[in-house]
Amino acid sequence: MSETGRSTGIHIPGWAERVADSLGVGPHVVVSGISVSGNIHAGNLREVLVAEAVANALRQRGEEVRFIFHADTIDPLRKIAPGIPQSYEEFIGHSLSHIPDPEGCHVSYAEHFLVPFEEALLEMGMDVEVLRSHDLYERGVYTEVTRGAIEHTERLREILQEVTHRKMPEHWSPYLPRASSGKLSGMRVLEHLPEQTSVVFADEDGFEEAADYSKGEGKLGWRVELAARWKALGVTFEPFGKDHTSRGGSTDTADRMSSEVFNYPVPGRYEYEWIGLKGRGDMSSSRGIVLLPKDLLEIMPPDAVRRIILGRDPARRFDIDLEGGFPRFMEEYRAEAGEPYIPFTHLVTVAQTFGEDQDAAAQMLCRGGYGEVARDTDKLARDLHYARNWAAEWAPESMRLGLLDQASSEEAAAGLDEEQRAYLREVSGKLRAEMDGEAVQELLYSTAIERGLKPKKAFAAVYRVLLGKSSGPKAGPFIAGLTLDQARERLSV
RNA sequence: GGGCCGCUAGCUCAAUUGGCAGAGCAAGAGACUCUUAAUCUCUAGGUUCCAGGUUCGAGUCCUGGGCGGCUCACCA
Repeated sequence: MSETGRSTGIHIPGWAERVADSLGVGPHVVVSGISVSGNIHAGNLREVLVAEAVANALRQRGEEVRFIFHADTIDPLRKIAPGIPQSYEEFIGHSLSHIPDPEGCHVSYAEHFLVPFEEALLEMGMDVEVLRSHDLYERGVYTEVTRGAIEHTERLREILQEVTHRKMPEHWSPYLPRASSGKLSGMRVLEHLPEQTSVVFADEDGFEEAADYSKGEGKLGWRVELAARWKALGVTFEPFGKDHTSRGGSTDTADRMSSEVFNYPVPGRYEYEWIGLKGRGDMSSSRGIVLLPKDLLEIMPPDAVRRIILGRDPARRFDIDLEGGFPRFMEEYRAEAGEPYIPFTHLVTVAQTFGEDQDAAAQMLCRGGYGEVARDTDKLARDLHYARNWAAEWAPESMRLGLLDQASSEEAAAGLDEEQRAYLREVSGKLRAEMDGEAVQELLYSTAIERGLKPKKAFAAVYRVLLGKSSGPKAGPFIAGLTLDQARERLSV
């Protein structure tokens, strides 16, 4: 198999191949456009990944493909998102690219939310061009389509009214000039001066101002802009969330504007469904349920992110399970790669037992029979990192481990019966530093049998004083991983 | 009302271009002198929502219907 892409072994899902097949010959421009009015979450990532998969399918077919992530940075702020200071009300109607970062760490509100997402795309090795709409306007990329739109104001208005069955205001204009106050909305366009690429308009107080649309001093209204963008960038494919594609929705109007006004063929389309987050509900910025791409990259490699976000079919809704079902997902992902791997649940135990001490973790893995896999230290470091983060953030209580401190351990010991305490004391006395996991396991088991103590009860005692729980990871290797002092202190009850 | 999606084993879901309906978990039986979301072996489990149609052959394609989920005028 020879791959055309830069990364080897790109897997093209069947749905992406079918979409690509329907697109005809290139060159192709694949676009994913997303608002930066708030956190760009894993649901938004689904759109980008749909576009990426189609772009890859086209590339594999030998097409020339430009893959664009279009950030709507010039869009006006519409409402105060949770976590944003109330004082930002004064910026409602202003471009996101012209509003200060609420946390002061980036050059604008737009960048504050865009940059982390952009970094995640980079980390995923995505071959994508990130464009900012305010920059496109300023560079004049939209000058021609803006002129065309203003010239066809009446036709555009008719389309909007026909499709949405809504009456557009008397002085409606496809172009929203920015007033000196910074506001985009509420202006009345009075005159178009095509040779100066500008419009004269009345601002909110009735004063006359002018805006040069070749310099980003305003923008097209959303529905018009969508169609205009197709033309300006030569878009041949764009995925849409289902909220855009219903009757009377933005794609309905844009389709007609594109073919009837801009004289541009409607790009190919794929309608994708939303993803939920199991255990936490649907993703929603306003309810504070936000899963960021970076959160995913903390617990799994980029290709696993692609797999979990796209699902089997992006046209289908499903809930991401990062809790109880996640280990299974990781196993399937690893198994599919065809390489030997360490079961994720085991990694989780090892990672929690040894923290940052990778050598100790590697030793434990060797004893467990995973020496071969553990030899690749870079890969192991990443895997342990993923497992540790997952355990801390998502793992069910039953899989979380933490060695009790001495005081809590004594407290736990007080709850055991005399039989169990005597057992622990005996084990403690027989523990030796040189014992490996198997030897400790044998010691734990045989001591229990000799004393006539049921293994289940014996092991429960061990877990109680070590972890404060009645069960845990395989006890022998776990204890062997501790220092002799740590183990003895807690077993001497 | 419009649109999209779904309906397959108790549950979660698979099933290339139409070609003997499968897997994981759960359940039942057995094994292991040893805790784990244990492991291993075996077993059982089905009118693929319904009714028609096309076909040698339909979970898959066509028509009609039912039920459920989501979405709908700037929230992916």
